Amino acid sequence: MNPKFTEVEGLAWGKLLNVHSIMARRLEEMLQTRYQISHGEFEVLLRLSWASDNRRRIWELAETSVLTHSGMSRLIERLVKAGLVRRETATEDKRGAYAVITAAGLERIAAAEASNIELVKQHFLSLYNEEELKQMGSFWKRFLNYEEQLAKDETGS
Amino acid sequence: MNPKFTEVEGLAWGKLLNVHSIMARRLEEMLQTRYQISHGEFEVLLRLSWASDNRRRIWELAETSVLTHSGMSRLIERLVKAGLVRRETATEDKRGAYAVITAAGLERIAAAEASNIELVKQHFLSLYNEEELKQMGSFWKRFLNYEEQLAKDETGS
DNA sequence: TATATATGCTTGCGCACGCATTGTCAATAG
DNA sequence: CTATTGACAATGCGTGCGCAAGCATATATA
Repeated sequence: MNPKFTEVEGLAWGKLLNVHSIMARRLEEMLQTRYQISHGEFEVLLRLSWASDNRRRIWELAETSVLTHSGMSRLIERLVKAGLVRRETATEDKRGAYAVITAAGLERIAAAEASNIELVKQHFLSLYNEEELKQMGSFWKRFLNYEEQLAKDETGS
Repeated sequence: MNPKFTEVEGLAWGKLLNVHSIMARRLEEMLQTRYQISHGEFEVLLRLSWASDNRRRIWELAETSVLTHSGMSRLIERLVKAGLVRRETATEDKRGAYAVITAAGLERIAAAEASNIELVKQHFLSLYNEEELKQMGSFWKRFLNYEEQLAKDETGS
């Protein structure tokens, strides 16, 4: 009833929080000042740019993000106002709408993604060698597999 | 001008974001439902409980957090309303104010911290052995040392 | 077909935040 | 002693978010 972290545990977890916080701040500041988009908007534009037909349903974008449906609805609204995305009502289901990335959006996200990758390489990845990066990846994979298993067990019960 | 992540890099960085996001959500939900506090409030209460005299200046709390001074001012206001903290104007400098954690606050934060540690152990730390946790810690230490060096270089120039 | 329920998105409301400004006090210069 | 400057905290305003409710459409049931 009186749990404590060992020193090693405290470093492994606590400093992870610090690392994330520093990198997240840096990335957000860069995206805002250079490209006038938030990190959430960045991720949405990225997903849209990956889509074969440059479009995704709004609920789908919400599911795979931190936001709720209403939050995503407003985020798309901002991107529409900025001319980076347009809405299209779905022909096969008139309740729904697609967010479609525009040419301006594609241009913006290509530049932003390049800056993003450069920044992460310079400030994070460059500090570790190939072997270490592999190990990091395996750590995260183990966690995410465990999470997936948890989710399955829950639906199964 | 067309940077890309290698597969290994993409895993080491991208999945780190996923891990953080999953854990952060879980922690915040737990703190909110069981203890009616946000993660930011949790961290402030924790700092106050560590302080020898159970008090810290408001600007000091702001500096070592994600918030600005105004944000911290309001966060303290909420904690005061909740009876977990009280304000005391600093006797040695009447411009300033201390946030002082109350008995109720100490009680709340002790329970919340225990839950927090348990949750992190169960869902994260338990997946790795001592050796692996040490390695993780060394990764973060390397990053944070590098950051510190950067900051020094900047002030030095 | 008629009715009930579910789904996809939007909107009203309240909350927490940052920015810019203000109020209050301290420190220093003349 | 007074004026100027600076530091700490509080506050007005705008923004983005979640929650809950609403609207339109789709699906299931009889």
